[in-house]
Parts: sequence; structure tokens; C-alpha cells
Amino acid sequence: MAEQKSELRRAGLKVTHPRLQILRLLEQAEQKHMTADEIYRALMEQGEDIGLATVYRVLSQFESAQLIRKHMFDDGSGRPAQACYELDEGEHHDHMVCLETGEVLEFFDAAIEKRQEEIAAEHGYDIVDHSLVIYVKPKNAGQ
Amino acid sequence: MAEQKSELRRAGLKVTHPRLQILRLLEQAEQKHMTADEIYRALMEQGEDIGLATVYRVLSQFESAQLIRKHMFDDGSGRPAQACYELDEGEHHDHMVCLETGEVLEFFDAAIEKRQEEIAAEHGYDIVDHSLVIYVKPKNAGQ
DNA sequence: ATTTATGCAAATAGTTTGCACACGT
DNA sequence: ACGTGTGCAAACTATTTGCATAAAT
Repeated sequence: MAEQKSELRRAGLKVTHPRLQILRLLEQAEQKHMTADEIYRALMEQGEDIGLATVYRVLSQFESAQLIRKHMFDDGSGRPAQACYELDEGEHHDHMVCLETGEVLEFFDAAIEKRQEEIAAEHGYDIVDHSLVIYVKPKNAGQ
Repeated sequence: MAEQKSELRRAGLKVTHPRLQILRLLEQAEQKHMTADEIYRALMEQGEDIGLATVYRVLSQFESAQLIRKHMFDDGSGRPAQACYELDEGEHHDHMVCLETGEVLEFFDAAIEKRQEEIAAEHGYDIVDHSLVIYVKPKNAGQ
């Protein structure tokens, strides 16, 4: 728990109970990608009494402090958009979302990254950020 | 206007005034990517009296009929998520969004497409869909 | 004539905000 | 003690839906 405290201080955030618990949860969770609501429920189940509004506030502070990253997975099926969050461990990666299980895999591909740089440059731009999500189904699944 | 009528019929949709106007707008618009609200306003400005709810309903019918495609550009800056729509001309392409001007460029890169297939296959998956958006700034811009 | 579409207003889902109180340093 | 953080409820935004009316074949 001491580590999380210094992480918060390093990020310039006061050490409060909600911040500590949310950071701990994200570091320990089996599921690396969680929505605000999933985080809220998980905390309640652990007996923590933290409001949903606070969860949102803390997550956006963490995002500004680059402790976490926010994603908007469309999950293809047209459901309403929902943000999900994961720890920002420094190294960039892209995502592959399984539409059958909801599982989220991470991957990094140097060739794809390089082509993106080249394409942006060809058009006279510099890349600020990018988002690549591959929506997949297990092979031999479906009909 | 006759072309749009047959397009609607081909898609299995009854030819109604709102559908005809929305399809026409998307085919003629200078801006290829528009939000529901932009479409709604554009129609109002042209003197069309079509409700916003109808715009949403028609857009989602068009999407199911594969006349258009829907995208969720995060525009990086953390503003609230808003869907935007463009005609589905058949050939797939990815997007590059300029964060300074809001401009949306399209591109297609065979190497990127191929690597995605390979990555999915390596993990035992088939690609259902994918979304790649590069957020950029003009070179030599900023500080 | 019959079925399907539209407009409006009200409902919804996710997220944000105002304010009085509680907590961290 | 002081300033910031929190909880709750109310506000907001984008989008969807119920229902009575209007339009398409």
C-alpha cells in the first residue's frame, strides 16, 4: 500500500482513501480493463463506500496524471459507448477485443506503428496519438 | 433524385421524404463525415422540417442496410463521445483526424491490413472488424 | 385501406457538476 | 485551521422510445 501512496504523491495528488483504493484495484484486478461502473461495483463488493461520482473524478485525475489510459471500445455490436480504463505502464500497445467473450488482448506491432508514422508524414502531419482496435471472433467459431 | 429512390428500394427501405433528404445530403455534402446533429442542422438550414429523432432512426436504418458507416472518433481531447456517419462506398479505409482543424482524411494501407490479419491469426482469431484512427497535428505546428 | 414512418416529448445511459460537509496535511 | 476531496442529488449530452398522427404503397 506504501507504493501506491508514493505513486500518488509522485503524480502530485493528495493521498486520499478513494484514490488509494482505486489505484490498488487497478493494479490488482484480474481484469486489466474496467469501466467506471465495474470499478465502482468492485469497490462496493469489497466493502468500500465510494461514490460513483468520485470514481469518475478520480479516474479523470489519474488520466491527466498519466497513471491510467482511457479507451472507448465500440464492441462492434452498436451498444452505447462506454469508456474503460487500464493502468498506463508506459509502453504503448493496441487492443484486440473478442466479440464472443468480451476478452481484451493487447499487442504491439512495430511494422504497423512504422507505417502509421510514414502515412502521417506523407500527408504532412505528425502523430499525436492513435487508436487501433481489432474486433475478432475465435477461429472456426460461428457457423 | 431518382437514383436515391432506387438506392432506398434496393436497400429494402420504403421511399420517404426524410430518408431521401438524408441520403441526398450525405451524397452531396462537402463534409463526408457528419454527426447526427450536423445532419439535422444542415437539413433545417435547407428548409427541411425533419425531427432529430427521425435523423437518428434513419441513420441507424441506413447503417443496418450498409448504406452508411458509423464511427466514434474520440478526438483525443476527451470531449464527450459523438458518433459520425459517412456513406459506405464499399471499399474499406481508415481515418486520420487532424486535432487542429477537425479535418478527417481517409487512407488505406495494405501492409497494415495484412499485419492485422496475421496478428489475429497468431492468436487464433478471425477479424470481424477493426477501427484505426490516427490523431495528428500539421508538421511544424504547435510550439 | 393498411402498414409503416414521423414528430414530439419523455425516457435512458453514461458522465459531469454544485454544494454542504468531511478529510488530509 | 486551511484548502482540497467526497457524497449526494441534480444537471447534461447523446441517443432511444412510446404514442398518436401522417404518409407511402
